[in-house]
Amino acid sequence: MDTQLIQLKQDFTEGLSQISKFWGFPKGMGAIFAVLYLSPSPLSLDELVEQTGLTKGAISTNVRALARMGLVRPSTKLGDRKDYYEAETDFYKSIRAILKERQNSEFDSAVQSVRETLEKLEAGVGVEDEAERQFMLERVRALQSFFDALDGLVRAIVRLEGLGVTTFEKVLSILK
Amino acid sequence: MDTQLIQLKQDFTEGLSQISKFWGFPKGMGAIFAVLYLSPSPLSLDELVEQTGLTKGAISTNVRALARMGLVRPSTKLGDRKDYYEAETDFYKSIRAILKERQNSEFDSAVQSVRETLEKLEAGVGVEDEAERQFMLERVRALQSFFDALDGLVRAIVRLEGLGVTTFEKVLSILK
DNA sequence: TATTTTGTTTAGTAGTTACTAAACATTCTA
DNA sequence: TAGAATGTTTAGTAACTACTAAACAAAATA
Repeated sequence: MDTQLIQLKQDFTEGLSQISKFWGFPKGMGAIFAVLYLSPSPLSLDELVEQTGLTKGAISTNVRALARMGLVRPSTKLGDRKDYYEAETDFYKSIRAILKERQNSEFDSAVQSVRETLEKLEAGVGVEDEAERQFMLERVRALQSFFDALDGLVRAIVRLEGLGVTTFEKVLSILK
Repeated sequence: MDTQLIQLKQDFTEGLSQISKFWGFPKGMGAIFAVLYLSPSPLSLDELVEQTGLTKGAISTNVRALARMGLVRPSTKLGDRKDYYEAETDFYKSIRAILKERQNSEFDSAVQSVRETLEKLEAGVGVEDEAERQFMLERVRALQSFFDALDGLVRAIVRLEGLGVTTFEKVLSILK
């Protein structure tokens, strides 16, 4: 195959690996997605091993994670029991899937702990030092409503079926 | 001091630490912010050491990072050469600052590498295999325009002076 | 100028994480 | 049913990261 294209693919893959890492995902995930994204046809696990240089195990776990996030779709060939995968090309769709996936993660349980703090303060914990309690109450309340706003935004996005360029542009227009 | 409130502060701090970690920041950063956020007055480095249990070095580096991100403001007391810090309470302001900070980070340089791939493809690298080149060109172009859209969104947010609840609600209303 | 106060930088470390290699499980085929 | 083909799970490892402890720098005070 064209050696220049091979080189280009490698650079591209390297780039996506970095981006993946930046967003807190394994580097290998980005690499797998990159290879699939540049492939005209679905690839099998073995082909991914070959093209990414990762081992079967790594591919197996990462490709499943990608599928869970909606960045990759499993597919099959008739009369072939191999699993094949292809890249999702609708990124707006993927964003929704990723947000959905992340919604029920450690993040939410951490936010939950802030809510608990708030509830205890409201229930009157710390009445010994009323001034301090009032101050904390106010602050934690503010943080909580910020989280609520974010949560509302995420929920709204996830709920959309047609998050696409047009929605995007509408939002942009609001931000002037 | 009220032992209940102390306990509450610790829980709250623990929660923010988790959230910090989740977003790819050091746990200690979240802890420092939490302590400052619940303090009615600015705190010195030593006071932060005491209240977070971290060492001077850790506080020093993390608090500066927080300041760079706009989540914490340095302040001074007259006739006192200690550095004091207080939490920013306008989170919308902080979001802008964080996005700004991240704009010139490894993320952008990674995205840049995708742009380079695109440019090379457009310049005709890989003409030996024209079909393959066309396919890659199309895909990389699509990814690039997705990144551009995201970038536009971030820039728009950063440019806003008054990103606040109202803007937020306007956006939400669009998402129906 | 020596000493104290404050903050930064650096060398080393403990904990985490994504990976590899290999054992294992499952399904198909000879 | 034995063996091959495929994918998953697991035990161990190498690389990374955030931290500590301590050396260092700078500035104020004695």
